[in-house]
Amino acid sequence: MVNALLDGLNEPQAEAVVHSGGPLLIVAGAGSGKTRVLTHRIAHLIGDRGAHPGEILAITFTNKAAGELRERLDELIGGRARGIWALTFHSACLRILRREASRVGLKSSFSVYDADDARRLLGHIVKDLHLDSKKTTPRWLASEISRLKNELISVEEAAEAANDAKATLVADIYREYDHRLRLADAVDFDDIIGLTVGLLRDFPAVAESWRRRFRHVLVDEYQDTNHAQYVFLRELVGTGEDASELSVVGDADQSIYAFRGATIRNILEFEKDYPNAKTVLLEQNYRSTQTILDAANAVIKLNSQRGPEKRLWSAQGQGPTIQGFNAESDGGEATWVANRIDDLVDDGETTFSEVAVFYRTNAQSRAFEEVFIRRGIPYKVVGGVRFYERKEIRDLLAYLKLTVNPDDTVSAQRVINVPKRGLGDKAVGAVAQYAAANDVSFAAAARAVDDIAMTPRARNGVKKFTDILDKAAKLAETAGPDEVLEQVLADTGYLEELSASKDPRDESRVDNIQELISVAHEFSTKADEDAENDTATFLEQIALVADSDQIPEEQGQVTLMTLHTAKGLEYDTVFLTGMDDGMFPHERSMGKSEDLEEERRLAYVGLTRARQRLFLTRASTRSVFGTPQFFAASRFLGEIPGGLVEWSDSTPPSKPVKFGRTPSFGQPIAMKDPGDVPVVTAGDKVEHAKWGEGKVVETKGSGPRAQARIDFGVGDPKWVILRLAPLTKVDS
DNA sequence: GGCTATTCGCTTTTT
DNA sequence: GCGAATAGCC
Repeated sequence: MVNALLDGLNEPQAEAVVHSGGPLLIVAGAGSGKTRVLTHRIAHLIGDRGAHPGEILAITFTNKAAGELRERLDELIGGRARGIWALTFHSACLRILRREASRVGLKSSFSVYDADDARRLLGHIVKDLHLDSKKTTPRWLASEISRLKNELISVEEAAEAANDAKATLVADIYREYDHRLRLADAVDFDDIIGLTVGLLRDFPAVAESWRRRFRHVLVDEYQDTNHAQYVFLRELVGTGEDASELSVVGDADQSIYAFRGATIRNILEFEKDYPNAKTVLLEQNYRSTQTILDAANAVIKLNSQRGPEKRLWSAQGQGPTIQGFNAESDGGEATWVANRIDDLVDDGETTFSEVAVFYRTNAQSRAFEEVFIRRGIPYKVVGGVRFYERKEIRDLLAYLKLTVNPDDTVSAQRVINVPKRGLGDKAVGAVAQYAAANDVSFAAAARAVDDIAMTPRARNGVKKFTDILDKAAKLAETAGPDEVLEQVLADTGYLEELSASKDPRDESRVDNIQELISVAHEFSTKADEDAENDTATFLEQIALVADSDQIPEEQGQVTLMTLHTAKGLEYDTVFLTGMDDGMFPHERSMGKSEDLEEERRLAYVGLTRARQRLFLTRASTRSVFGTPQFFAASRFLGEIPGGLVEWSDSTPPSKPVKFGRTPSFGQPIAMKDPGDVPVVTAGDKVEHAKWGEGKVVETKGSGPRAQARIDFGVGDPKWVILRLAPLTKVDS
């Protein structure tokens, strides 16, 4: 077949595009052109194999990736791209759920609770059950319940499996939490996937009809799928004769979301799950120089959990040597980075928008921001405190949510006294109690305030609140979210309260509200042919936005973000900062080898974002929670072959840095406490005076409290306190 | 019930 | 070194 779609594709890419029949696994190394393959494959399905656009479902993780896919499809095949569902897991499942809501006990107007709503609801439960909110924090409960839901473990199964006090408590709260979610006609993030799976499983006819509809399912970043998403795909695609064609693209080496339930297993075992699967390896990298790839390959090579062997290579030549810098402090690190950026831009080597600064945690952005502001370097921080997480925005969105779903209890409790209406714990408690006693939602109870004992003043306040809600709900039937917002602002006096406030932060809050209104206005007036511009759709769109959806495009600014947010992006010049043990790898991930491997994948992701120039920086001292702490060089630095990096140092003679040998790094213990304590890390060989030679399995604690679990080959591995045990490290 | 002053605990990463 | 939560006072 002579086909323009295959022009400029390399052999495996073309193979992936035209593969037909069984399931397809595309193992796509970093920068190997996987989006190209995905879009060309879809174009091929439509153009050459006669697939109807409506039969195609393409799934990504972020809205941004989905948008990019749509855009590139539009360039490739024009208007025909319209009918394709190119969506995130969450938005695709939400669409399905909305259509079939009644089958899973929801109204089609159900609300989506985000992480903050979920935590609030759990907070209410903890309070009502008189639990200690310091010991059983909503945050912890949320992550436990999320874990259960990601594993598709039902309330009943959780209760049955609970064999200790902790698990029983979690199961009890899980039950109550789900009960209250349903009472509020709400679902959380995990439910979006989980309930869809339940729907497909419990209603074979429904599953069948969706399966008939989507004859082709394509999944991006397959290595980041969790169990629920994996089952969703299985149920949707089916297995028998009438199974749809499933193609997944991914790279086990870029799996960095285990903490939210992603399991690398799904990609590693794809061929087991789908025995007739075809696997294609994309190994040619079109993004980076060979130097950068050599560094990345050397690091990731040390992981044991990996996919099929692949070796990334580039046709772009060696390129410049990687530059490293040892700073004395985090401020010094930021200053050096600022200097390099200034130099590069002054010399015309690059522009601000082609430069990115990556770090492990959001808190690290501060040092860079301070220096960049002083230097006048334009920058944009992606992530951190997000717009939609600001208090004033969430308050207003709560009102908006209540117009769509009056049973939304979390939102009602959030704003019943915002702005102040003379309602305190007592009045709110009385309403909540009435709601619980009568098994109705909070807002329904508030409407029955005449039946609830409270002071006339409080009763008035509650009535004022419900009046505002009723009026807003009425307006929402005919008007867009912008008008509803304006009316709520007028009726509540929210802005007046802010202007009267002495808190200087409240000034920017007014600006944020303006910003929200203009977002809503833009949404309302966007004369989309889809015409779905009601408040419910607006809220849904907002609920599913992520950090990565807000990356500036060509604005002449340096981009600052965490390594997680950086996945999928590329820049000419990349600064990988905070390369210190404890920062990166993060202290909490240095104990277990699986966690350390995930950190290493994160390093791999970071390194492979750079096209031309890569900088690695670290600081011996940095301020953590406001107090200075010492750090040793990141073990990952030692894993990069010495010849690839050229180091400079703010204090050259005192601290010579040698590379290429692991033992000089990998010190999970802060340098401030040297003593004679052996410094070990998972994987090290050690000699114990009594037990003989052993291998470190994991470590915990630091300084004098540092411990290591060591496998001596007999019995279970033993925990030893490093400060006390007669232990020496053996060079391997 | 609301305001203020202190304490605490926090930082992994997020759809 | 900050923001949220709490206690203690008006």
